[in-house]
Amino acid sequence: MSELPVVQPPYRSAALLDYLARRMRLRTESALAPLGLRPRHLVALTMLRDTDSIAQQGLAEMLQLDGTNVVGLLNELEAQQLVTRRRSPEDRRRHIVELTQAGREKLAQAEFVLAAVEDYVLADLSLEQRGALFELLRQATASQFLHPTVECDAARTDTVGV
Amino acid sequence: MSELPVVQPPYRSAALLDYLARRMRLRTESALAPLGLRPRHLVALTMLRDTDSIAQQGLAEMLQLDGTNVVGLLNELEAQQLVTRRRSPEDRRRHIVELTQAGREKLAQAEFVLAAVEDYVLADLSLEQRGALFELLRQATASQFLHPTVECDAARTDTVGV
DNA sequence: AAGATGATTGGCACTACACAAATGATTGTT
DNA sequence: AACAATCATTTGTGTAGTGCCAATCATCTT
Repeated sequence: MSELPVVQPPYRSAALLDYLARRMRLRTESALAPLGLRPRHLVALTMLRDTDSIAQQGLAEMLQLDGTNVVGLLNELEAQQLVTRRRSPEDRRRHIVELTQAGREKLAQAEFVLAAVEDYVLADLSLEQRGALFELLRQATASQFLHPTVECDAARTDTVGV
Repeated sequence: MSELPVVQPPYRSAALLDYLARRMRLRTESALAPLGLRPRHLVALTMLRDTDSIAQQGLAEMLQLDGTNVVGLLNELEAQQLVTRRRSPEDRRRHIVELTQAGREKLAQAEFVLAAVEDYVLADLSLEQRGALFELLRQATASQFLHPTVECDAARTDTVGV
């Protein structure tokens, strides 16, 4: 199973991913607005659910977002009591970010609402296919949750020193 | 095989899609810059390759983009001779947009360059899985190519005739 | 002829960002 | 203890991507 015959025709997912994500985001925005959330909030909450607790910096790397913007994002989430920031016991400069119970519930609520959106945007996929897509997305992003710092060549060489 | 045990837990792809697309877009931007392209251009070119010819308005709907912005986007592409605008014979108000040969080549070139980016962003997926992902994305977006006018609520029934 | 439609241009507004600089709290080092 | 580095925060600046509105010209429909 390691023959890999190379399937290199028009085989690039980048544009399609961009396209589909945009379609999804457009619908998602309006569906989420009543909950006081925007897509970025949903992403952050999702990340936070999948990582028990994480330093604010780690979150920034995971989200590939500038540190200062993470502050603003968390301010918004904290204002709604969806996350908490507490000082790290080991290094009191750090803030450990965690999902609150309310945050968990809000996220579940948001996901419930999004079912309709996904049904619409992914209408051309069967249930099984949507499951497969979800699984692929989950797997493709899983390692970013665990060690977001894995940078490489094409990477920009900031924040390299740990 | 039609039992469908319903897997409805945290089963929403929207956030992951958003997240992965962002990761991809960040890398894509710098990889595409040397070619004088930005992600939006790539999406448009990809759409155009998959639709032999399309009215400018259809393109706007396909891209879910405001009409005036499509104009600007096409201006940029046309300035690089990647697409052509020609008057529709049936309705000379309309512009038919088509990929040029140069456009086709540029797109192929872009996709070649993007291989490295996808290898990086999708590093956690096997080749087979990337193929599966591509196929799912393609299928999920296919109908938008053919009849972008399919709106759920307000369905406008123009541009149907070829 | 009159009104609707497609493309175009220009302008205004807003969001999502990145980036830089300054501050306060804290840590680690010398 | 003094100093440098680090984390979070705030504020300010700049840019890209878009939506939306108004005006214009060409063209189609009635």
